[in-house]
Amino acid sequence: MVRAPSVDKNGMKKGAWSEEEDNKLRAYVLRYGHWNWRQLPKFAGLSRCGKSCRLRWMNYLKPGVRRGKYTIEEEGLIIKLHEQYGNRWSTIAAKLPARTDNDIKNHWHTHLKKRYKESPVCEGSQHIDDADQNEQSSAMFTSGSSTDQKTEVDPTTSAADSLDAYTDISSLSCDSTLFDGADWAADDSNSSVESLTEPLESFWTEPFALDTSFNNWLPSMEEEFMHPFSSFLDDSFDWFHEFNQ
DNA sequence: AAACACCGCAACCGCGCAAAT
DNA sequence: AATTTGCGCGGTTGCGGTGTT
Repeated sequence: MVRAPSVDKNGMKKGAWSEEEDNKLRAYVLRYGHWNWRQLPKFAGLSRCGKSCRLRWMNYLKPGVRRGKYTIEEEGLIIKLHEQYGNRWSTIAAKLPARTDNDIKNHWHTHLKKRYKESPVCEGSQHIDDADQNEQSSAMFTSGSSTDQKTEVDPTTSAADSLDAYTDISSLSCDSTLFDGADWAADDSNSSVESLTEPLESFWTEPFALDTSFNNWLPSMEEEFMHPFSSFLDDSFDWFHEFNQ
């Protein structure tokens, strides 16, 4: 399901990421942050372009990224937000806890678009395949259609607003180890938006502590990393020497 | 069991924008 | 003001998995 690994003309690796590459990237970003995506792979010991690293981090490795089955609430929200924003996936993703724009875009094209074409109005509540899904939760998205939004409280907005408390997950970036160890994909079948509150609440209420769980494999890798700032100094120094020769 | 078609999703590509120089 | 650089976004592709014949 992934592209076969290959090497481009610049010697940059392409295609599927190996576990080792994932570990290197994750360890590096958690340690130093993504201060410069273009330079990062060089310092992290990766033969990848910065763009590829960024994508991998954003869509797969970043703590808190949730993948797998979508809940009925999420699907309803995506449809409503798509009505509102069109193909602005990053905007839509900002309203969905822990979902990435790429993931939402894929889900739209592979699942929701087809259903939506069949019945655009109130689609979110009526055409979800899982018949045993909670009716109450789906009702959340049935009260409004594209035609009555002007006269009533916009259900999209209210639903979205209710989720605003969670939406900054995507901006937590590398400095958060909030979700480490949480297996988001594992319990997707029963998960709901509400279930997402717990780790976030603890994030805001508990004192920040650096997760050291990565240290199990960090020490050996640490040797492979170059500290970004010391390396800057080195680079500058090299440049200084070259310039003066 | 084999061949074929379709699906799902990770990853790539190109473009536009904003900040830096 | 013009150019360069880096980032983020949205569209698209490629390929393994799954279903169908």
